Amino acid sequence: MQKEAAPFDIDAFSDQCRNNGLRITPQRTAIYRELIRAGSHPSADMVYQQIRRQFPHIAFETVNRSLLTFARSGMLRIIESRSGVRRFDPVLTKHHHMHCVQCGRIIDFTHEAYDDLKIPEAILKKYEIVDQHVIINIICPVCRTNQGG
Amino acid sequence: MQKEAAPFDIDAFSDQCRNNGLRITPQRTAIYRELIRAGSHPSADMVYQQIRRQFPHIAFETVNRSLLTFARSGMLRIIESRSGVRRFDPVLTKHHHMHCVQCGRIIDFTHEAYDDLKIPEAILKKYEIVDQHVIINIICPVCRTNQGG
DNA sequence: GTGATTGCAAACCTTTTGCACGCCA
DNA sequence: TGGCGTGCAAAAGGTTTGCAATCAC
Repeated sequence: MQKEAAPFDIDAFSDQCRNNGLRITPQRTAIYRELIRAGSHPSADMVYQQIRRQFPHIAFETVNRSLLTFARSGMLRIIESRSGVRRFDPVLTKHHHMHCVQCGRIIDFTHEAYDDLKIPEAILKKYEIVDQHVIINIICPVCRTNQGG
Repeated sequence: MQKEAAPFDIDAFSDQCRNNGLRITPQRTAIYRELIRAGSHPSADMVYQQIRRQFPHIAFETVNRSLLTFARSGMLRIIESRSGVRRFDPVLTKHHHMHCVQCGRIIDFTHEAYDDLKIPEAILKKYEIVDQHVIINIICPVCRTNQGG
């Protein structure tokens, strides 16, 4: 049920870099390895703090830039705030969200079939549930038009 | 399907404030009204930019502080980054997330029943779908222990 | 060799904090 | 009147950018 972090695969990493036209540097290798090792969706700073233990002269900017580069190449995903700002939602009744991956727009929707999804037993046993909802990543009509899709 | 923003209800707002021991000020009223009006999960800055048109001497800090106060009282929810930092996820295979609402930890899990939830027709017609996943908000065992739950 | 990448410094943007004044209850 | 809430100023926290030196290819 709960995922184990996949081991770091240097060959797969190298291939991904090559496929995306990215140079393979010791820094990038260390950054990606640490991201895999952490297995906890770290922030750029968390990755940086770990790496500098073995790589004391690495710069934070390198870590941050590399992570963004990986994201742009589809080698990882950004979760929790693509833009880095908090957003506020006054709707307290049960609903779900669409996120436009281009412009960041967040659109509410209701759908009863999503409201009471059965939560896996293994999770119920181990965690205290607060609530649950569905996120659908989309490209909204405005963005689709703008990019001539 | 898609939700219309509920109209601003001054009485309901006043009640909520009183129930939470919050004073009702013109600023707070304007902030909450704008949040409802926007209907698009604005950031603190977006709310501020709108309000200052009619309320030119309001301070950004007031807007931000009020929104956080409302959130603490359960009058609204924070979405997209509770902490304001980006997090990176190297797992590209289908999975879902648990978010601990106390410490911000994000835990992966897989659950086939969640992988291909049927997306509502109305959404399929109107939006280009990128992908979709389930978020379960939890209190993790560490936090539950720490608060003597 | 050449252009991408790094590290430094500084800028930038958003959010938070300290404090005195003012206003709501 | 008492104390919460506001606005100002400044700090803090996180991210981004410009540039020269360096390194991967």
